[in-house]
Amino acid sequence: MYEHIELLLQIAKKSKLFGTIKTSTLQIAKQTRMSQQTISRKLREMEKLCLIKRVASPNGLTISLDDEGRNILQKNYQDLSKIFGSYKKEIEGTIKKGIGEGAYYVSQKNYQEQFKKFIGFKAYPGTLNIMINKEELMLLISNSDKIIIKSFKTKERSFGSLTCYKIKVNNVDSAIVIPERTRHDEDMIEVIAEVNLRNKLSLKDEDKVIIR
Amino acid sequence: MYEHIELLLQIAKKSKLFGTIKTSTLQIAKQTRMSQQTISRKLREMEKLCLIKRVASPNGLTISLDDEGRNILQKNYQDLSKIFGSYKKEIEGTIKKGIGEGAYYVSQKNYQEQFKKFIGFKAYPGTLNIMINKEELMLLISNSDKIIIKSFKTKERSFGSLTCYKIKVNNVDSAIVIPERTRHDEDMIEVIAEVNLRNKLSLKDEDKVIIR
DNA sequence: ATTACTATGTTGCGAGTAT
DNA sequence: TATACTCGCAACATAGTAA
Repeated sequence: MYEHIELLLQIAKKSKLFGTIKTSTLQIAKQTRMSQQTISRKLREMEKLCLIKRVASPNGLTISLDDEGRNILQKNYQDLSKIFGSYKKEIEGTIKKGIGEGAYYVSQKNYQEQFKKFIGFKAYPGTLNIMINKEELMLLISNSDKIIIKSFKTKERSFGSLTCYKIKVNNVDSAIVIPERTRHDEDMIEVIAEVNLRNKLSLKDEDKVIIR
Repeated sequence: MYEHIELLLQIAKKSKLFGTIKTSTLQIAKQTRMSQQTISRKLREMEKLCLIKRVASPNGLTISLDDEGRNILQKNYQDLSKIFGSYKKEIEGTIKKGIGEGAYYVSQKNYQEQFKKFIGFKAYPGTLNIMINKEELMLLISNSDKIIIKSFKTKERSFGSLTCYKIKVNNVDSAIVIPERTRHDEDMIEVIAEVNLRNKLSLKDEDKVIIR
């Protein structure tokens, strides 16, 4: 049942569950890094299992999801919803003293341009360190889009990629910034915003904030 | 990446994402219909890929999800959320004349007991036929639990299984009833409720109702 | 251009068994 | 009881081609 999920997801995305797609086995093969032959065989298998409807001709394929395919995706979605769906809408965090190093990284021009493009603002040159419960945070951001800020090099040194999530800290638009090689077991996050969050929100160390 | 989703989901369910489970390869094998050897091998592969953390000993296994495993599940959840998440909160339907046959089936004692147990009410002996857009309905119920009413036999004949979904028709608790062998391409649903919906809601044929 | 068959190479599965 | 190794067999993936 699970061996067809990858293709099924791809078809579901493109067909928006009920539409039909005009494509070819070669085209799908390129996107999935499987061979044209494999895609051909798999699609025929999936047709036999009523996962998809399929019309093949010498000049292309027309495919759409069939009932059973939709059922499997739905089942999968419900399973995952039960696992992730109990997330909280907001969590509490505690302001901690930072080591001040974040400002140097954040103010890099390349990072700043990517922040503007992908997050929506250029960041005040400095990060706010907030201690949170890692599990709570994980559930909170499980519904959010992961934003990848790409690595780059300057003449002096190289800067790693960052993973970001848009959040709100006491209702101010901000973003969590997770450097590439971070200590994963730590309950601390670094947060950037367009403004100086400490000043704007009048925060002192050990103050509590609401995230989301 | 997708070849480990099945086991990953199972572990995620039991560990609630962050807990640890005390189990054994044989126990998992029984639940998944794979062999003990296969489970052992797969879990070791998954450990190597940082999907799970694993401690094996002569008297059992202790496993929990690792970061990469949670990432994969989260990614999968987000993909499916994008597909199913745009569902509407309510859809419109049109009352249609029924052929009156539903009453006979619905009033079967065995069905009624299962309705009471799994849906929460005994059904008024009759069904309300509502014409809907099948695609809209599909998206609407994609978040709802599927309720299976089991088949049974009487001295006279056998009655097939039913698939039900709890809904609200103009805010009255009801349930969609889909017989086992139904014409899947039809845009008509049969709805049961504790009360006579036609009377309670003063409905005539071609009236519009709001579902959910 | 396509789809999809055939042949061949590779990976995966699980019964038996060791620890 | 456990976990996990070996190894024969089956299932899967793909290159080459036919249609």
